[in-house]
Amino acid sequence: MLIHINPQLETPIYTQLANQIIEGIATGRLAPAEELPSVRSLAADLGINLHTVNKAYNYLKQEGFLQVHRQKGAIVSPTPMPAADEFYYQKLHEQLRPMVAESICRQVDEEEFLKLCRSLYQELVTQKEE
Amino acid sequence: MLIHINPQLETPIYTQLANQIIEGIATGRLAPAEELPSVRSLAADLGINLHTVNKAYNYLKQEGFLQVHRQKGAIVSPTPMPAADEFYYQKLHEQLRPMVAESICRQVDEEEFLKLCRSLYQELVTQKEE
Amino acid sequence: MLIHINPQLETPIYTQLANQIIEGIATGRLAPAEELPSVRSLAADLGINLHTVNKAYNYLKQEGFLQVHRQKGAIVSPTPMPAADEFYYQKLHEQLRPMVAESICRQVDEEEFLKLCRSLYQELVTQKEE
Amino acid sequence: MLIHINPQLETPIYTQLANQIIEGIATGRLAPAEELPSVRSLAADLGINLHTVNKAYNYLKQEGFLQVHRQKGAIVSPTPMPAADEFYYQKLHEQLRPMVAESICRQVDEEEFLKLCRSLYQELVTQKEE
DNA sequence: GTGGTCTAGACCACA
DNA sequence: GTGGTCTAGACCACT
Repeated sequence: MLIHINPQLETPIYTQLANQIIEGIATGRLAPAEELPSVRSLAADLGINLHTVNKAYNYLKQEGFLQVHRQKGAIVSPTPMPAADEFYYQKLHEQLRPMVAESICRQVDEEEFLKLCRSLYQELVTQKEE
Repeated sequence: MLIHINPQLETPIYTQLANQIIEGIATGRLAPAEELPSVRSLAADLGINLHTVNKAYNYLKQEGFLQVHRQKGAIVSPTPMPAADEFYYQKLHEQLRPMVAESICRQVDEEEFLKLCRSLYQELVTQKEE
Repeated sequence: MLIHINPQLETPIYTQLANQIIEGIATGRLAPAEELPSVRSLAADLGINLHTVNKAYNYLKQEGFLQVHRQKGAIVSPTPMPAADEFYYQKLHEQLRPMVAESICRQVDEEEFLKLCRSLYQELVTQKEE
Repeated sequence: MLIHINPQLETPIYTQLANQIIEGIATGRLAPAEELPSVRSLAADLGINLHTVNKAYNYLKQEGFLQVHRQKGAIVSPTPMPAADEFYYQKLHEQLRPMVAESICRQVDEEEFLKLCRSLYQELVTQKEE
């Protein structure tokens, strides 16, 4: 699975990394219980700092995406994620809110916005089914 | 129009402020050409520093939501925002992508996700039509 | 002679006004010794503050474009402006410098830049000759 | 590359700084992808506040001259600036207009004015070719 | 009274 | 050590 880091982006590198791993899990390119590269080798591959990879792994562990074993390295959580709860929906809501607001100002109508979401679901889910 | 700032949140205060003003514009609670409070008075009302308000106003000016007249204060841009272009859609896409990915992991299906978006459009647009 | 003020511009209103009067003199639309509107009437016409017009007139007086008589109002200086001296050239140089620098960065070549200057001379001088 | 700030001047310090960096890029004294000093060190060198340097850097980032990497500091944009578009020419036109007008009043003829522009192009471009 | 600029000093996230 | 953010207090140009 290819990971691409763009250090110029506003989003922190560790977040970019975590997001791409999450996407890998979502699409199935990273299977449950699959081993992830070691912190050291991934850092070397991506040309970033050890601490940065570590931070991403720890974040993902805390969120339940990974299990991190001290010596064995990190694996994708073998059990599925806990399903979305009220808090997750609220977080999603708060994140979407300003995006929808700005979209309305820019005359993006509801259907257009939904089309964008659908296309993302398509893109990510169909990879999973292949 | 009521604005509420939560200094505890991770999102910078000036971003919270800017987002709420954008939402005000989206819903029509802030009409085109409407005058906004001066940086000083708004800062005092919100209990934050005037530079923070200033930063929010300048961001919104740069994005085209506001016009800042040197001595008259800020007004909502009397002309509608430039419609969404390719870049805006791309930005939206990049923002939505990790949200959709995580949602898939948490077993939020497409319909559920779209429902959330629709409810936000409802909430914001119906205010506008009242 | 028509004067148009744009309060949204970054340039102060009094500067906009002064510049347009200078342009009027350059093009001959304002003849030597011609009377200018009173501070009061011009301010009313343009919908701006008395002080602002006053400031513009005083600036132009100080620079030698106008003569301001206490009761008779302002007139265009009946004698031609003092010719450009070393200081004026230096000021011009300092103003042009960053414009040329940025133009180089944006791949505006010298000929293109000169063409722009020529077209401005054309525009302003030919009015004078009509 | 030497930078000199004059706090007495009417032009804001951050603008003076930004202009000199732009000139550095135009002349090639600042090469694409070259690293700039950190805001702190440059501020110390110039004897100004780090926020002032920050403002200059952010302005240049926004205009596309620099890239600011969160933890690595600022670099000159490795890709050339977007070429001048209609808006840039219009901005240039508006800036040149009052300069040409005043020059006409001061009996600076077209050739004299163009000579000044040419000399600036000479000065800046020939540095580049060395 | 308005925003623009500058200074100063502080804390934080990131690498 | 880097930039990002926030606060505080000051002066200035403009209206």
